[in-house]
Amino acid sequence: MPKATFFNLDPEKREAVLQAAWEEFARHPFEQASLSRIVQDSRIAKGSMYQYFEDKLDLYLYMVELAYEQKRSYLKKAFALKADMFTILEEYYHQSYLFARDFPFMHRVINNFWDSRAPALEAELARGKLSRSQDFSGFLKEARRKGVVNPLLNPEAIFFVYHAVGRDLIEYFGDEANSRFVSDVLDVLKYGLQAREEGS
Amino acid sequence: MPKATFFNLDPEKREAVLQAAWEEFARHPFEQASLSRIVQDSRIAKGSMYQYFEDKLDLYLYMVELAYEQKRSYLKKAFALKADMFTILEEYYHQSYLFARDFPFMHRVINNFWDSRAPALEAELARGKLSRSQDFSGFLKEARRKGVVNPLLNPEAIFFVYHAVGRDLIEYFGDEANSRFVSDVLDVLKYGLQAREEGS
DNA sequence: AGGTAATGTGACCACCCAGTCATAAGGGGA
DNA sequence: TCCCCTTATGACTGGGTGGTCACATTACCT
Repeated sequence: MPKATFFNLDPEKREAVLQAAWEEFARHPFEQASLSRIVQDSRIAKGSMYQYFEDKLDLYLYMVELAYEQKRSYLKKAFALKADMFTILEEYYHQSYLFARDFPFMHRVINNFWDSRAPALEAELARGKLSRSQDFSGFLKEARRKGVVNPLLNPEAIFFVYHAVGRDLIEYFGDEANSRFVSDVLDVLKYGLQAREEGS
Repeated sequence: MPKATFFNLDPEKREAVLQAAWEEFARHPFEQASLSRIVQDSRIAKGSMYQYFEDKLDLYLYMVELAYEQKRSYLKKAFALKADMFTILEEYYHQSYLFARDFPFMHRVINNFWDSRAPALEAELARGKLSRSQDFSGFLKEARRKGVVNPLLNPEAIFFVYHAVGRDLIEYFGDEANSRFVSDVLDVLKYGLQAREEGS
């Protein structure tokens, strides 16, 4: 958490710090990101930074939190939908796409965060992963109960697949992915690969 | 490529260097790996390292190459199979699992390599990705021709899904994954999620 | 204007890094 | 023993890092 001083700051200055930090943490994972560079880019004295934040980690976690706050405001539109699992998932990734399009820096910061291996972040990452897996589990259980999902499949394997695909889908937004492609990918998961007599 | 001196080395010494390098590159991505640590751990003078290798990158790429050589000797067993696509894929991931079990350090080095973002590795990574995508493309086209794979699905989306899932499957070997789990995951891809009247 | 508390500052510290180089040591062959 | 070539060595260079601190500056209240 930033110190009170940071919030008392002249908004223009605060924005400059944030902007420099977005660029740095978007370009580099936590360990390789450089406070010195952020300080240089935002034309602020090194010492000032330590008036605003405890240390590099404090700043970083704050940025991640800001980014997630913004992203959640997109994602909630998907969860608000009263529809079947596949539709909700499609909207979920669609909203992720819109977020990445509108806030590319935040998007990259979040991606870097998820595949960070810094020991300082281990605890934070584990918490996030667990929470996500539980969310999806509840979601999936509901869908199975309703008979929307093939009950013969191992739920953990389903989560694994969605996690992996969702991760890459989000990682490569802006590259090859677009809305149409997201649908196609989800179709692969929905219908499966194996050819069938009666198409659906 | 190592310099000739490296191959003239007393095998015990050479092994010590390699062992220290495996541990370092397994624990840290290229940029964060420290030559100084490797040199310390292998009880060799800093200068000696530069008698054996051009620089840090030279050593690193050599290690990745060694690891891949070993891994290929496992994977080729899958490609030698005369069976349908799903069976071959299952064997492919099974062999990946065995490799990770037998050579955990190499396995982690390869994983770190794939999600490295170091500019020095960009070219090498792009080459590898392209080659893999072409391999899979040919593979998939063949399967479609034989009617094993649902022709309504977007081939690029199929590749995307397999790439993502395969990547994570390999990344987490040793954690949650085992042979049974690999099958379950592949079943999810094969049969798809959506419930059907007649099970298969 | 005076005084006090909050902020700003950049030189500086200790540490780590990849890579270099002058010098020393070793290993045949003559 | 001498020579020469290959190999070993670790102090050193130049540069980067996160973080500190004594001091300067500003802002606000009386």
